[in-house]
Amino acid sequence: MVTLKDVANKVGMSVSTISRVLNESDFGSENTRIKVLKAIEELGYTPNTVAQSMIRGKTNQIALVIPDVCNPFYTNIARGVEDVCLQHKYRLLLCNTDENLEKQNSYLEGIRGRLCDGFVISVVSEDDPSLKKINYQDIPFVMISRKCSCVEADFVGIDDHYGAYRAVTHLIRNGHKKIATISGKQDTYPGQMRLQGYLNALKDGRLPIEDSYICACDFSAESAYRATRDLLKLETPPTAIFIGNNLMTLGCLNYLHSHNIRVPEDIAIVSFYEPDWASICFSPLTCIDVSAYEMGTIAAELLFERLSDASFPKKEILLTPELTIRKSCGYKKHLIP
Amino acid sequence: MVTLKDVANKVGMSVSTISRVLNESDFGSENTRIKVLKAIEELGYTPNTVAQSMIRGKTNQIALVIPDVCNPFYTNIARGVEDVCLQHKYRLLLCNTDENLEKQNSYLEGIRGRLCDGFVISVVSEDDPSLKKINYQDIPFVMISRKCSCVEADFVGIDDHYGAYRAVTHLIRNGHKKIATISGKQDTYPGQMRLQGYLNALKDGRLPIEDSYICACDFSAESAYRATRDLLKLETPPTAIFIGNNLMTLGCLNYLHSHNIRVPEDIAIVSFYEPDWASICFSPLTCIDVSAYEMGTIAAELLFERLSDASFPKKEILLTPELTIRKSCGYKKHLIP
DNA sequence: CTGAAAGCGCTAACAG
DNA sequence: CTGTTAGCGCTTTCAG
Repeated sequence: MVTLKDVANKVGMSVSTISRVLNESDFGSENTRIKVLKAIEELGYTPNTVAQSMIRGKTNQIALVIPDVCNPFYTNIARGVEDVCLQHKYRLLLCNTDENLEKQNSYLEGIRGRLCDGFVISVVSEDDPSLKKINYQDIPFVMISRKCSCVEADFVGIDDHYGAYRAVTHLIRNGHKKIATISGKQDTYPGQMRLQGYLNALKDGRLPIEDSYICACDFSAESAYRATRDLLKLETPPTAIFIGNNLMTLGCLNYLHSHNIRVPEDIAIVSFYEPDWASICFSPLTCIDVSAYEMGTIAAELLFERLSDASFPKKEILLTPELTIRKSCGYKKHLIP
Repeated sequence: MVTLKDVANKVGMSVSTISRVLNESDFGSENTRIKVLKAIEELGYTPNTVAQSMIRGKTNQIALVIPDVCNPFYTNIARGVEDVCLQHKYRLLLCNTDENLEKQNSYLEGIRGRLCDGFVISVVSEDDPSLKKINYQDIPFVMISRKCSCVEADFVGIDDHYGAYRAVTHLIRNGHKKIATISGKQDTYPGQMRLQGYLNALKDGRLPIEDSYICACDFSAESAYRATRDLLKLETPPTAIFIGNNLMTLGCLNYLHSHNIRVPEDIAIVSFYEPDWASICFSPLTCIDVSAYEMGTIAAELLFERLSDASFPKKEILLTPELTIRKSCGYKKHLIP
C-alpha cells in the first residue's frame, strides 16, 4: 500500500507538505502543487481513511441498524437515510439484525467501538436493554419506527395507533362486524400500538372483542400464513382482517389465494404499509401507508443536527399515515365520510 | 470517550497489561484479570475499532456495492453476503450506487482508502473503467451478477443466456410466434446476455426477429411501463413478452392490469427473476429464477478465500436458473418436454 | 509477569 | 512557504 511517505520520498519533500497540498485548497507554489499531484497520480496514492478517522476523531460514517434488509419498508428507509448521508458526505454502514438480539448486540458492540459517528436504529425488541449501554454523549442516535421507551433519544415514527384505528374504522364503515387482526411482534412499539388502535376502533364501533380474532404474529409472512389458516378454521370465521404489516399481508394473501378464497367477496383485507405490488395483486389492496423514504430522510437529518449540536431537547416526530382505498375491502362509497 | 489509558490509570497498571488481558485468553494472575475486567466494566470501556484497524492493518469489514438497495434481488444477495460475513466475524458495509456512476465512484474512492479489506460489487456499467483504479493486490474483490470484462477478478453470476433462452423457448412451445422482449440496460452483462438468449431462442425456433418487438429499457419499472404501452400500440402487437428482470415485470403488469388487459388470455408473460409476490399476482407468474441469497453466499465465500490466499487462479461461477411454471404463459402441458 | 517504547498513517501545532 | 515533531488509541516487540 502506498502511503504519504512514499509520495514525499518520490518528490523529495516532507509528508506534511504533501498532506497540505492535499487538504488546503490553495497551498504552495504552482510548481510544487503540480509536482506533488503528478507523483500522487503516478503512485496511485489514496489517503488511508482509517488513519484519517483516527486523527480527526470521527469516521464520517453513520450506521443504520434495521431488523430486516429484505423488507422493502426498511429498504426505503435506508434509501432516505443514505441520500441525506450523501449530502453530508457521510457513508452509510448498514446493519441487518434479522430480528435477532444477538446480532443486534454484536453490531451495537462495533458501534460502541466508534465505528460510526452516530446511528439510526429500529430495535429488535423494546424490552432489550442493550441500547442503554451505548453512551449517547459519545455516539448519538435516533430511533426509527420502533421506539425503545427505556432509552432517551430522538424518535421518528408512524402514528401507528391512528393508522390502525383508521384502517379498522374503514372496515366497520363498510359493514363488517367480525373483524380479525393479524398483529406484529408485541415487544415492539408499532406492534403494540397497531393492536391498540384495532381494539379501540372496535370499542368505539361498539363491536365485541373476540380473543380468537386476535392473532399474535411476528411480522413475518409465514406467521401470517398460519394465522390466516387458523382464522378460517374458526367456527365463525371473520369477514375482514386488519394486517399489521406488508410481509404478513403477503403471507395472508398467499394462503387465501392458494385456497381459492376471494377478496373481498369472501373476506376483506386492509394492510398496514403498502407493498409495491398493491395494484397488481389478485385483489388490489386497500392500505394504510406512509412514506418510509421520507421517514428515513427525517431521521437522518435529525441525526446530523445532533451531530453538530447535541444540546437541544429530544425530539419525537410522528408521521400520519393515510388510507389508500382499492378493492380489497369492497369499497362502499356512500359509507366513506 | 474512555480509553485503554483510563483503565490503566484506574487500576495502576500499564496500558500494555490491560491490552493483554483483553487479547490473550490466559494472561496474568486471576487477581489482575478480575481487577482489570472490573475496571473495564465500571468505566464502560470499549476498544476503539479504528485504532485497532490501524495497527492491525485490516478493518474486519467488507463492502457490498449494489446498484439498487430497493430491489429484492440485491437485498437477497446482501443477506447471503451478510451471513457469510458474520461467520467470519466481519461487518458488512452496504453501498448503494443507485445505478449512478458518480455514486459508485465515490464509494470506490472510500474503498481505495482502505475502508474495507475486500468487497463484492455489482457494477453500474460494464463500460466504466473506475474499477480498474483499485489495486486488486491491496483490496481483492469479486463481481456479482454483473461482470465487468475490462477487469480481471472473480465473478459469480447467473447463466443469463441460458435463462433467457429457456424462457423464450417456453413461450414458443406454448405456441407463441409474436414474442417481444423488455430488456435491461445494455451496458451490463446480464442485460446483453438476456437479450442474446432471446434472439437465439427466436432464431432456433425459426421465428423472425422484429425490431419493434425489442424494447431497450433500463431495468426500472417505469421504463417497462412505457415499453408495454408502446408494444400494445403497435399495429400487430406481440402475444407474449419476455421481461428482463423483476422490477420491469412489475412495471409491465401495472400497465396491463390498469388497462384491463388479461394475462395470459390477451398476452403472455415470462419474467426473469421471481418476485415474492409471484403467486398472488392477478395472473400468477411464470418465471426463470435463481437463488440470489445463494449467489451472495458463494460470492462472499469466494472473497474470504481470496482474503486468506490471493494466489489461486481467478474463478468464474455461473448458476443455472430454473423455470417455474405458473399461469402467466397459459400452461399447455403436452407441449412441455 | 509486567512496563517502557516504538510505530501504524496521518494531521496540526510549532519552529525555522 | 516548508520541515520537524508530537500525538490519535492501540498492539507488540524488547527489556527488566
